[in-house]
Amino acid sequence: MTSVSEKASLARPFAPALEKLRGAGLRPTRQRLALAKLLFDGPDRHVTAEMLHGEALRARVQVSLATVYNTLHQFTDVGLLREIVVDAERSYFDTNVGTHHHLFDENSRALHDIPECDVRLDTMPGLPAGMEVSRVDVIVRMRKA
Amino acid sequence: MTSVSEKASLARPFAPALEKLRGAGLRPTRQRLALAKLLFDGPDRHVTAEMLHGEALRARVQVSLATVYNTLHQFTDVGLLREIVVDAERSYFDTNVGTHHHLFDENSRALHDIPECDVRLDTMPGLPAGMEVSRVDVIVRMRKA
DNA sequence: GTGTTTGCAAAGTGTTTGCAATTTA
DNA sequence: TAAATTGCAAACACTTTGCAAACAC
Repeated sequence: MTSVSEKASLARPFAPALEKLRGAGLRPTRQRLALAKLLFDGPDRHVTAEMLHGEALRARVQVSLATVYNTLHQFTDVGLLREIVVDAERSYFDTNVGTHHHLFDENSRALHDIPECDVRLDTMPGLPAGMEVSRVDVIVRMRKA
Repeated sequence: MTSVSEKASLARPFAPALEKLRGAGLRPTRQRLALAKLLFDGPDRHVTAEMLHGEALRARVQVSLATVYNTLHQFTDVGLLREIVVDAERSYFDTNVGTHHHLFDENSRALHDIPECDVRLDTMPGLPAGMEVSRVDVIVRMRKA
């Protein structure tokens, strides 16, 4: 049994996460709330399923890796996350869903946003009829010199 | 036993492929020659291991899928191919190793070069010390409107 | 209560590897 | 003949799925 005040005090740190889930029409389960908190509290970030799972466990949140995968995809489907394909070995998810580009460290495999890189695509070549651009990804790859 | 004339007539269509392998310091084995011919005869192309393996079999060239994978990576290592990360599900290899960008069809999963798309990266943000840009990938993703 | 979500373990996918047999130089 | 290459099958890493139990509303 959970008292009203206990619930309120417990809920407060989860309020932003709760909003996000509510707004997206996803049931605020314990797991989803905890993952949303990890993802969206604080600055933008880039995670892999494995990373987020590890963080959750360290934060004493019981979640299975399968649920982390499912949750990341659900969040992506409702536009809370953006999936970035930079590395054939694993999938990255970005909490920044606005238009921006990426800087990938090939040594550490860390992914960063490029904040103010002006990319101009001149002469976008004619797409085949009935096709539209769904997105343009720019990935600057760096490594130890 | 193979006669000299038979060898010569057989070798002619493989001459460009042979050059490539020689130049790269790779032994021209039957498999590598056949794969090089499929890859480099004709216009630039984008292949996955599965695709190239299928083609080889259809052309009555006996190659195992493992060898196709190994060969694609060897070719990539010596600069004959470039690996493109566009799809989390599979790896693409591009015979065009010059600077250029890509157009990816999310429906058919076909990959194309963008021939003359001028991409200007202004204000390349300062890289961390000791790091250099190894490459910039630009991927325009399109899908059915 | 009813439909949704979870966790597990099993299955799946694309890819890599160990090693004996084969091929190249 | 010595060294490199191949093919197979097993191993791999990451990801998805089937289904019963747990949960949200």
